[in-house]
Amino acid sequence: MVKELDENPEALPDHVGWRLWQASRAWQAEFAAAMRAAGHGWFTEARAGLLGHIERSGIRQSALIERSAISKQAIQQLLDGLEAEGIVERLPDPHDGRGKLVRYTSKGLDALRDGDRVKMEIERHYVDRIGEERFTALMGALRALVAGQAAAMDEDAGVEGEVVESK
Amino acid sequence: MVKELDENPEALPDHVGWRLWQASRAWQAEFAAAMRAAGHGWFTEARAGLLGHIERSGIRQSALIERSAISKQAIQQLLDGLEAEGIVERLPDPHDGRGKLVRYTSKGLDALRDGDRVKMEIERHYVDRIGEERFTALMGALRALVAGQAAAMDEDAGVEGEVVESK
DNA sequence: TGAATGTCGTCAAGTATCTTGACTATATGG
DNA sequence: CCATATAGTCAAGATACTTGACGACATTCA
Repeated sequence: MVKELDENPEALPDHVGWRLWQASRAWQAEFAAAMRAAGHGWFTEARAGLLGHIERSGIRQSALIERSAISKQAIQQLLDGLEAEGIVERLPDPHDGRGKLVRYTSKGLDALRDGDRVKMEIERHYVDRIGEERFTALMGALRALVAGQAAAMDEDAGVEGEVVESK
Repeated sequence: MVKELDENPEALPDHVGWRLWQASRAWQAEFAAAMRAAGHGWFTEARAGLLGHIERSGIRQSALIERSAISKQAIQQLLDGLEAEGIVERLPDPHDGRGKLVRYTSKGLDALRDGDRVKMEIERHYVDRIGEERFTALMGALRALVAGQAAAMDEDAGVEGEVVESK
């Protein structure tokens, strides 16, 4: 579909960022399509991004805010939606009258299980496509990259300033 | 590779999709921040995604539509914005009274040059972080993956149906 | 103790990025 | 010339964000 990019001498992008973007978009489209096909019509990319930060045991909303890269108001709106869909519920934090705990409902946990299944299926397809060795190398490189980025961000904190999105 | 989920139900996700998403988001954030820091305040992620499909020699708007994964109306709106910012201009296609050619302005070409510079800087940081060998492996795996996906999509076309976003 | 200050979550309003549907103008192939 | 397809636009609405303002509770410290 984007194969013209390689044939074309006009120098369309071929660099890490572009490739990562393409691969990520493709994964998300495949995953979301499979989830919706599995009956989870509420599933969207933005919600998936948030759910990825919510442990099965639940989490405090404020912790979720620290962990995610988006504003607390955006998180709240996403949670409102997920709550309305019956995927999560919010309970008062017994240890802090201000706080709230975000927890999966049984419907939410069902969706997570389906998500795990779909993930493994997609991963298997990926291994089939590019081979086990290459897949392992890909995962290793991605892990190292993300870890390195986190470290670089910690170093930069307060040094460079606003280059990194700060909460 | 999704093993933690099975071993430890508490674990947060660690699978290809998640890693690709994280890496892609990080790249985009870094790139956009650098571009804005370089004086290109109009630069956004969505616009970047579109510019990535526009050759330096220009392109017909209809070709851009085929190439991108979003609706023609969305493309038009993005082009409206880019045109208002003075990054691209739209000229009538001399060979087709209906068509329009999208071309970079000199301001747009300047931005592309800055973009190339930023891209190379980021790439250099990546190589520093994870090593040349791993970086090469990463690029190879990503290329193979995207190529494989395009092939799989071509095969599926008309068979599976709506799993892949069509136009 | 109680007053200043900070944290947690919410409400409100606005923006960017997409969608679908309806339409006009031009091209093309009998 | 007419039927139909293609290129682009206009309009309206949904989603996913943003910033700003605010109330409720917690913590600190004089």
